Amino acid sequence: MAANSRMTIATHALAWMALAQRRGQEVLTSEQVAASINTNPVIIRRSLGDLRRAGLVEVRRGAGAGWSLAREPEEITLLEVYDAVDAQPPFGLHHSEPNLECPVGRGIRPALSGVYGRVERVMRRELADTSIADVLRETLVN
Amino acid sequence: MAANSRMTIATHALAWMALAQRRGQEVLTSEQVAASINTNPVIIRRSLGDLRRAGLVEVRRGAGAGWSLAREPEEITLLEVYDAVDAQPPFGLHHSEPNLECPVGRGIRPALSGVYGRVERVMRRELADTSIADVLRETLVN
DNA sequence: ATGGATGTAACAGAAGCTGTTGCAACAAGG
DNA sequence: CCTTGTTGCAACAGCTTCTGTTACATCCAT
Repeated sequence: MAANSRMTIATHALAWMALAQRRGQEVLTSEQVAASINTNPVIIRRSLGDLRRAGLVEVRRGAGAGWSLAREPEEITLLEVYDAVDAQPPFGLHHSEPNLECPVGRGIRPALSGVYGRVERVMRRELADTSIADVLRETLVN
Repeated sequence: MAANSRMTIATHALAWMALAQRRGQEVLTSEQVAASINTNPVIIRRSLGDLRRAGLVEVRRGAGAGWSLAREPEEITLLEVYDAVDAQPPFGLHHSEPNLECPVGRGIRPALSGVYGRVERVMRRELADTSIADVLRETLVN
């Protein structure tokens, strides 16, 4: 499955960084983050690179370098993560243009864009309601 | 892009069948449906096959065969179409199991499942609020 | 029987994602 | 200045999914 796990990877990384920060370790290397997620450090650097471009994390290069949160975990929402990782939208329109001779073929794309837009909007609202701090709290319950 | 257009294909087919029905043509062949969507009839047979298994359309085989709506367009919601085409959920969990030695690795999956479940729920509610008749009306406005 | 339609398998091509290797760029600390 | 540890990034392989196509068996109204 090509199931998009980028949202999961990024959120996991942020939650783990938030916990480390709370324990006094402000800076983590991509290798340390990768160890928790159980994947390759390059995957993490790609993911954290997205988050850096979105202003959610900061990076220090050179020896003794690593990653840290750019904001408090309470103030990073999953919507920002969603936008940062640039996940594919749940629905796509036609690959090839429909038949414009047909009244349905002519009007279906704006009609569907409207529906898909409403779906995207409620999704985003829900994501905006959850912060990394929320995820971390829920994670540590178990 | 592997953007899932299956939802779009199925909804387009149903809207077109609803318009044809209103015009007095109850039965359409996969070729006639394909002509509006501008794709291959086999794609349509696959899509309509999904909808048939979900009870949204009916098929007659043999000569002079074809497809017709199993219910009024007002009573087919996009949520039913969504379930029928079995689209992939917007987010997936980790491909490989996270590190269970880490407190975040241990608890992150149920925590994320909760969030993703809430997102899915609001998406479904929105899709349930739109019928094929709504889509057709919106389509013919233009 | 025949002809027109569906059902479905098999395959090709394109695209995306994860994972891996390799190496340049960079900066802290001696 | 040099060493060392780390990020940035390109390139590639393997896997999966999706669309599109061909081919053919199956079905059934006439």
